Amino acid sequence: MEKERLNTARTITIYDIAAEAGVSASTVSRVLTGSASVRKEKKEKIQKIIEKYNFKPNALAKGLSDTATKNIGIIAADVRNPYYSALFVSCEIAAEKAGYSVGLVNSLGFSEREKNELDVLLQQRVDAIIQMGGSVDDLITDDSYAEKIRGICDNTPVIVTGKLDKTPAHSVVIDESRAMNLVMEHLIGLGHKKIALVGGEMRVASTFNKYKMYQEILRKYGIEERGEYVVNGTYDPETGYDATNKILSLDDRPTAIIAINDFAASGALRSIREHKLYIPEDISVVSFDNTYIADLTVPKLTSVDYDYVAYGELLIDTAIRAAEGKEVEKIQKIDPRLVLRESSGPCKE
Amino acid sequence: MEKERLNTARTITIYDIAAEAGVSASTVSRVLTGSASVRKEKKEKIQKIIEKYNFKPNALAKGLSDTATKNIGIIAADVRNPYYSALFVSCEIAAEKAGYSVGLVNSLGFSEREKNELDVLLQQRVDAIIQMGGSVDDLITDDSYAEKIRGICDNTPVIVTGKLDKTPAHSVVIDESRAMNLVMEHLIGLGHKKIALVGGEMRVASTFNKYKMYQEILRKYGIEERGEYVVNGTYDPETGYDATNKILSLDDRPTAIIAINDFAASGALRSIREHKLYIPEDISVVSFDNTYIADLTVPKLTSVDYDYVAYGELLIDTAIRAAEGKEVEKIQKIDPRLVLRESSGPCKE
DNA sequence: GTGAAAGCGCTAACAA
DNA sequence: TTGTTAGCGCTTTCAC
Repeated sequence: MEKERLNTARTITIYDIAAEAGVSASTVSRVLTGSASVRKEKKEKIQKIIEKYNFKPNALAKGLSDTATKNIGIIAADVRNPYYSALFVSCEIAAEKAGYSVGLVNSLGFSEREKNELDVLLQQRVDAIIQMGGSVDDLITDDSYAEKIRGICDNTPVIVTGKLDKTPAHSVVIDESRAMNLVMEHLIGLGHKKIALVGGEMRVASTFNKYKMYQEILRKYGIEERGEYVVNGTYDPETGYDATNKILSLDDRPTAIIAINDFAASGALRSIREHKLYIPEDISVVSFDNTYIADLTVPKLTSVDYDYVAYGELLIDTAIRAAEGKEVEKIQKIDPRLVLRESSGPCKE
Repeated sequence: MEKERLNTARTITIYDIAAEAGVSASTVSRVLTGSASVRKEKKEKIQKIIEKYNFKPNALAKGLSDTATKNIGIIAADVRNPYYSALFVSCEIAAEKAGYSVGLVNSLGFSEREKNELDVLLQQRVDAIIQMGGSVDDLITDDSYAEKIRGICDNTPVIVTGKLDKTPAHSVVIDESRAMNLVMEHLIGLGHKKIALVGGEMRVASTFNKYKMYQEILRKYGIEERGEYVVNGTYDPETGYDATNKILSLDDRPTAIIAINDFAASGALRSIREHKLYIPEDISVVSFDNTYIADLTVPKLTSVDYDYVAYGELLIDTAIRAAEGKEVEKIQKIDPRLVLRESSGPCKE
């Protein structure tokens, strides 16, 4: 069956270039890849013709014959979350610098999507897969997921921003304990003792690890943990709002609230405002992720930053080195740092 | 009588499946694509083997031999902007439904990147390109860009969320005039007459069109336009903050502020708060885009929504139809609608 | 330094 | 219905 071509312009190939230059396709390929030396005059002639037609070699054919596609697949939980979009963009920039390109798919919280997307990326023969969030966030790794990843790792390296037990996947994670440590030391240094924790689910490793450190620091300073000061939920403004409402209805209110991320913090801000309390005079708020949200709320949020640029670079660097068969550490950690803004201040009590 | 083979390292191909099923590769291809009928028993046997090995055909080889890759390239200005991420995700979902997959790259405000990314997508042989923001936002189309697009359209359809003069690109745009119309009628209906406009650049078509409608509505109601009520800038919170500061320093303050987007609105909110004014009692704020930011500020923002799901679907539908050589309208418009929240109220003056 | 030829994994035209 | 045979556009031995 004749496939109807909507265009007349034939795509030009390496053979067209070769013909016009009076050389073989192999020679053109050589100047394209720089894989072998070509006599200077021929090389220049070929380059001129390539330029003239603005010829771009077909990446599909290249990937087929070559072993590498110079493509890295990224599965993000949801790029609409500024945490992921920031990370993705810095990955994109880092990859570009290294001569790679990235592709993005979103798992959107469905593990079925996630597995399916792994297959799609595999079909596209990406050189490595980076998974940001999703199943790799689980405190307890899902068995069927681990199984799937194990099968993939034989051929394609997988880098995750979390952990994947019993798999050869490489891990580049934020040091969550350190992150919480920074926050707690900051608040306690400001004189706070009644500190609440808002949002997040304990089945998520990063949240669980933060909670562990929260407890540890409380113990360190001899502060008793109060169950009613820890209100879990999800990671959105609603959770922050509802949880904070609950906490502020307590007789003995906390003087500081730690929100699991900037979204939850924005909800906390709303609740606090509605209770006619002032930030940070009456109550301090600190959160994690330091997305642009932290900079746009009133007041601006003190938040834990991860240096997204360095994070993205490390992710891509790890992916490329693994793809090229180099030695790569199994686990690498990102060091967080606290960005002070307007939402945290001395305890007045 | 199945030979158990462990294919850990080697990727399995259509030939392996064929060999094991005792048929030719073409037959396997036929059941894979459904392009021709295959005897039921053979078909089932083949499917069983495919299942067994969890075989996934190489998309590169497929794209190379086929005319279509079932891949749509998307160039976004910056996916960190929730406007683009929302649009991208709904494109992704719509594409998936139609059996296509999407790839995302960010131009990040550099027209060089933009052109380069077009080349990369072309090399990847995407079936269509959707460009969201960037050069296609320009009121006056850049010549060299138009030239480039013209060259591309011969082979690959281009869909833009803006306009591209003198090119065969298809356009799916928000009806900006209508958007501003909704906002102005809303405010005037609430009794506002002193209405300011904050943020945005006039070289951007969407901003310019909004401004034109702003003027038109003022005229319609016999309200004189005041130059000092229109403060341009960019599209970020800083601009909204600075511009609002300027406006609130005026002797005759406006009773309503229209921000060019939710980011700028968040800056306006901060400025207003610092001036100890109340929203919406003292001053109303309305913005465009209805991103999640509108829902997380205090107060929540009245903002113009574009139905991102429908927008994404229309974009993808247009791309696919164009890719398949079907007839497609040159320009299609997205109808905006106003989402009322807490930031707008009756004029008290 | 260069070309011929084989092949990457798949689809499709043509026979049978 | 099915197999054979050409490619798709590029890279890469292997000779020369």
